[in-house]
Amino acid sequence: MSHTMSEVATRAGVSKATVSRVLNRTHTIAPETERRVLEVVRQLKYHKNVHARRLATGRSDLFGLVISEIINPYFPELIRGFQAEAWDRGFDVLLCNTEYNSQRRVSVIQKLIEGDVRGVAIMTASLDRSGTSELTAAGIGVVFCNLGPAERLVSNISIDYQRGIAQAIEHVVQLGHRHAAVIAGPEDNRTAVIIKQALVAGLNERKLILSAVVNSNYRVDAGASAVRALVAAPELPTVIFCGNDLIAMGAMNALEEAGVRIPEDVSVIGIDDISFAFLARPPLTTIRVPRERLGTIAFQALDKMLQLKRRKGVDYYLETDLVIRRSTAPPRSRELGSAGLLLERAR
Amino acid sequence: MSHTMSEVATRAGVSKATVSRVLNRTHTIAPETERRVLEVVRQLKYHKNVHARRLATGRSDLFGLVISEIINPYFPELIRGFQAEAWDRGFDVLLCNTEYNSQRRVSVIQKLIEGDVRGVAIMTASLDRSGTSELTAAGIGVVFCNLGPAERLVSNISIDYQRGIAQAIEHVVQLGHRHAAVIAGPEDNRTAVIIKQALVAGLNERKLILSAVVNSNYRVDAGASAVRALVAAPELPTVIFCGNDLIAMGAMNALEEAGVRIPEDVSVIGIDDISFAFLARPPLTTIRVPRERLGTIAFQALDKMLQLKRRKGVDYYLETDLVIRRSTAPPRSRELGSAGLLLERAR
DNA sequence: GCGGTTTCTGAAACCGATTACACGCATCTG
DNA sequence: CAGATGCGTGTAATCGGTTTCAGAAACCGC
Repeated sequence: MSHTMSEVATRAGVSKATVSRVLNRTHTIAPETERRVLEVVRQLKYHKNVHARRLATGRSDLFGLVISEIINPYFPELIRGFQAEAWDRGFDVLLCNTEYNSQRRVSVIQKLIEGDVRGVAIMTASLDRSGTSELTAAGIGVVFCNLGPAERLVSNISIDYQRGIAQAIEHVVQLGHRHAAVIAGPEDNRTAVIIKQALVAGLNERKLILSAVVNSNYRVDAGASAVRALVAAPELPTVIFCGNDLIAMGAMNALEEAGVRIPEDVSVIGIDDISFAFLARPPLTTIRVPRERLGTIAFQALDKMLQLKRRKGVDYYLETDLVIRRSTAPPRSRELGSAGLLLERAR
Repeated sequence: MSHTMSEVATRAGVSKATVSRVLNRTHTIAPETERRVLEVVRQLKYHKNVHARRLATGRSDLFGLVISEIINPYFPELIRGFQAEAWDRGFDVLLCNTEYNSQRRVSVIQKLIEGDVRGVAIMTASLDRSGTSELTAAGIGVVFCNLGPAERLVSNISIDYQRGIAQAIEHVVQLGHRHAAVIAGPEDNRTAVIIKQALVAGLNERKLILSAVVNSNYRVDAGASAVRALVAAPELPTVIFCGNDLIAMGAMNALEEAGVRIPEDVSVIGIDDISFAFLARPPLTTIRVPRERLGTIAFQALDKMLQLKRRKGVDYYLETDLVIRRSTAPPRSRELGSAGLLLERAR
């Protein structure tokens, strides 16, 4: 179907080598020759066979992006950032879902190695680092998100939740809240653990009463069931910090079901600022993490690392900020003087 | 870094050819030989170079999936379905965003041709069919969504919106609505056009008063601004049909801002049933389109078509169904006897 | 015990590019 | 003007597999 380089060569009356050189601008070429070759290329609609090229050069123009699950609204923007950056530089990306399954993760990484990718961004945030050594052993660069310091051939991007969390806590303190609860993410998730610690520490520092700290997973229904437990307890907090926006939305649903009003009775704060956070009713106050930027930085990290002679990993940092919307407000208890009263209302 | 087949061959005391045969199970092999080869393969952690393989066999194990924009919540599930299906059969997928940009679309398709993919699913729903002929000319299978009948090497998956729309209209008629409005998708989108026509026809048939039919684009803000125009008009419809869920959510926002209550004052119906539809306040009544299934069918269509001797495209059909949630209810006018009164309330 | 299969294996061509090396020719240089 | 330099190009090896073809060995039935 498609033509080969030799065809172009004979048609243009030159050798394969010359054609290759013209196409790759890898050597000086007589203008006239170049013109002739390009003319033939255009006529034949020739384009080179990437497989042959990859085989000959020994390197592919592929990068891998490993995520947990594309349906998780955390990822699309990240993917976008990564892909856009890769394409701009002429690279392709192989997107891989682990589906939260470590077995699958292993096979995905295996596949990427076989696919001879140049670098891999592992954005699952799971504590699992398996596969890393195989990757680096094969000379493939790796970049993680929130997973320990950089090493040889592995970079790390740390999302600094501290700032956003500090802002959020300041925000609720200003509003006058005294009773808080935390619904954190799963314990096998490094990011979730970091967030939980920061939240608890910050809340204690400001002397808020922490009526509950529960672990959940990053899904809507988990937020809902966590809240149902909270509502059943004698005293309801006036503000609930959620490990991500999905949990927050589940929490808001469950609160509404229980007849608790947001933000009048209880304020809710999420993390991530997924695209639907502002569409929630009420629009969700949340700590924004720059996900698209995370994607672009991840690619840049790989690209830069692989260009270095001494391929050393680098540490990157990303900041977070509070986005105030309408799911937070002064607690009712301030007006009515009692959390007990609030609870009554809520029933 | 990684070993070659010849290394394995010499280590196992056989020829390259034999190793290849063992690995591909492409020929009968003496059990003893096979054991020896596999042993060496395991020892060396050998895995074959895909580029060499692709070059030699002349075919890749890649498929392309072209979408508009990964951030659009319509797509993640579709991608998931497609990818899962591809992986199950040992294929990889190259995901490509066109970013709603026809120039970009062209270059993406060009890239896929160069990448030597076996087949491409173009799920952008744009009316644009450019690139198709280049694809089929290169022997690459194509599958579209809602874009005319199948041809040689191009299949088509039609989503039958009729059924879902009929159910939706029946639903609002049952509820007693008489005044409707339609906020449709963009006019250069085949699907949007089909939906609008079906909606208008169905509504007319049931003799509802169509106070407005506007074209919009598939974004939240578009839904909002369309509604603002509607609210400014003297008579507010009692039910608004939206071209997709994003529009619907934007519409609900704008309605709320205008002090119109949903569903008491106005009912809203979306299309797609994106994952956030049920998290909207109130949860959105919508016409579900089976997007994950669309993805799997798209892949199966390609796979099947490419296995055929006579590579003929096939037409597939997917049904839609109404999902009733809480954004629809009987119109207030039924109780109060007048749409005018309703409007007053809304101010 | 012999021709005819069948089973297993190896040698070598081939896929379509890249690239090291060599060579011819024009241009400098002293 | 001899020798050095540099430019433009072709030849051929190479990347790491797959596959055709053919040959050796084992097996078969009569």
